[in-house]
Amino acid sequence: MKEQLRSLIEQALDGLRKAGTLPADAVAAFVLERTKSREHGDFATNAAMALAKPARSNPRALAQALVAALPQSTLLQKVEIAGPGFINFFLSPAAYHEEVKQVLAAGAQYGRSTIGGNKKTQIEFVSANPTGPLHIGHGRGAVVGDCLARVLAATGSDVGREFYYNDAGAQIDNLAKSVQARCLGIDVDDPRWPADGYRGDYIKDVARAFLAGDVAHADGRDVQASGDANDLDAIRRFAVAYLRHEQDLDLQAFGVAPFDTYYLESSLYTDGLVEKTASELIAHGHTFEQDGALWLRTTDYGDDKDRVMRKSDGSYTYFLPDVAYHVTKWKRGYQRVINEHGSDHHSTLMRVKAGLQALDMGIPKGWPEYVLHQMVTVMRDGQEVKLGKRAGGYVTLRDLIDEVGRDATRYFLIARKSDSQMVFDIDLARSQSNDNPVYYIQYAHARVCSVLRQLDERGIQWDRANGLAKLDKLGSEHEAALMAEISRYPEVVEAAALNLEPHLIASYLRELAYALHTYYNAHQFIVEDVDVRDARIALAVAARQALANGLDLLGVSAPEQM
RNA sequence: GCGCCCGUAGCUCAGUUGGAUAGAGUACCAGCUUCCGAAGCUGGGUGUCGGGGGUUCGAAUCCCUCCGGGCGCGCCA
Repeated sequence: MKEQLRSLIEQALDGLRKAGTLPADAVAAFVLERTKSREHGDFATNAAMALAKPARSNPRALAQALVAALPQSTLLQKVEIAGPGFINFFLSPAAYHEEVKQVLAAGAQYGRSTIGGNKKTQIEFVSANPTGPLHIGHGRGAVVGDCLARVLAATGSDVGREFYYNDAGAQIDNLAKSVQARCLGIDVDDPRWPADGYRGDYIKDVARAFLAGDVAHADGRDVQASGDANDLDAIRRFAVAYLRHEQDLDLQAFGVAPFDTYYLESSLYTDGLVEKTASELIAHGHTFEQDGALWLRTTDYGDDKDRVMRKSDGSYTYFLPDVAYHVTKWKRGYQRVINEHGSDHHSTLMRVKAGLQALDMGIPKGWPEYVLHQMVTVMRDGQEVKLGKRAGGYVTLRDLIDEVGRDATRYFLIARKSDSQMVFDIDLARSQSNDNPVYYIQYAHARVCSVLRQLDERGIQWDRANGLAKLDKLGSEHEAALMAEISRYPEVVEAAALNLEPHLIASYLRELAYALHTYYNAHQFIVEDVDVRDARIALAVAARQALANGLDLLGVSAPEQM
């Protein structure tokens, strides 16, 4: 709908250029947007204001010329010039009727597009190290990444979802030692307890399973526990697989797993990619030695100080494998990479990018892209629930899903812009009342389903074709508002994709649900007049379709009854 | 101290990349069901857009500065 209108404006501008009203080289980016109030029509553009300067004309005069040059179209009912030179477009009812027809024709495809150009895109997210259960912060990252993947796929990108984890470093050593200590019956307050050990109770579960000789399954591999508490290496392998499996169970319960690929940091070493990356950085002359360590001159790329890449003991700092890892992404052919991380990792962004630039491989400066999410504060009974991963005893993602449900957890975590801190109110999320937006939206969907069930019970047939042919019977404000709301859906999906902001869909759905509830309350759908009845149901079903498609992009269910 | 993010109604948050009179939800008050599900609907008021400068036809949005909050600042990951 918006695209058709934009095309009309472009045609008018072409006409003005040919007529000499506009210089041939006058190309200004203009905005075509939904209006805030109905008085200003459905859409408005600032084209005349944006082009006034190059045209050496005043905005209102140019607006008049532009309006006069608009091609005839059944889309438009009225065009007005307002304020300093806005052009307001009032769409015809027929334009909205056409949109409703398209919704029903497209079904689950409605709102999908090809603007992504089939670009090979990777989204890396969650990427939690297997040292414990996932917490709510991982949950936020999981939904944001998952919804981004869904939205980008729906807008024509070729999306791969990847989970990267460290299965070999110092943290994993601590994990293995912690499990070993538990195997030996050492408690956290025992002086023999490892210094940076993981104190959470889940470590006991791992130890118990290891001693029992269980098999842990993760990422396509089975790891058999030897049961030998003295074999730290065996404990390490088992603990990693065990905790990865636990995370997978959590992610499955959250509707996020499985990922397309799981990438292990250890493979970067065994495949020699870390060494190779180091030697190439040296060969390109961006390194220097000092104090027995090898440094990368990241200050050449905007960092505030240079960074050690190989420590004086010969081992590498974490960021070198990170660079090597991103080289694999580049070599795997991803034209676009989006990394979703917690904002506490933002300091790594510049280092990784500096490392990639220093390799002189022709990687664009803006590659990879990052989406960061801020902290989540959890509230229960008006009090903050403190998180603390290393101490154990924190609110896990699993606890949250078990308590408030998958749908509400996902919706709450995706409804806010990811770069602002948010408060997760457990009491609100689990309340089954009109306070809770996720129920409000799902109820709108269920209500339409309920109407269709009611038709069935009364033995009434809905003639879809007749309904679509009789949409002009729907002239009320409620109906116009609902049609307008439905027609925004493709624009919202596109904006979410372009800005990497899936929360836009969450707010949109609430507004769409509002339009439907309002309509439902003001009008009876199942009426005697067959034409009106068929048309109203066609509109309701179109609304249901937009609700269902939007909920699907959020990974939230669209129930037929509550 | 330096870097990144944030500051919008009592509270939780939007604000379509610089547009028109800054919006929702919630809370509070008053109403609405012989009718397809009341998990709903209809009214009622709320702002120094943290403060101050600047850029321009026009700023919550961009720049500078100050205040306040979060995160990061290791030869940890």
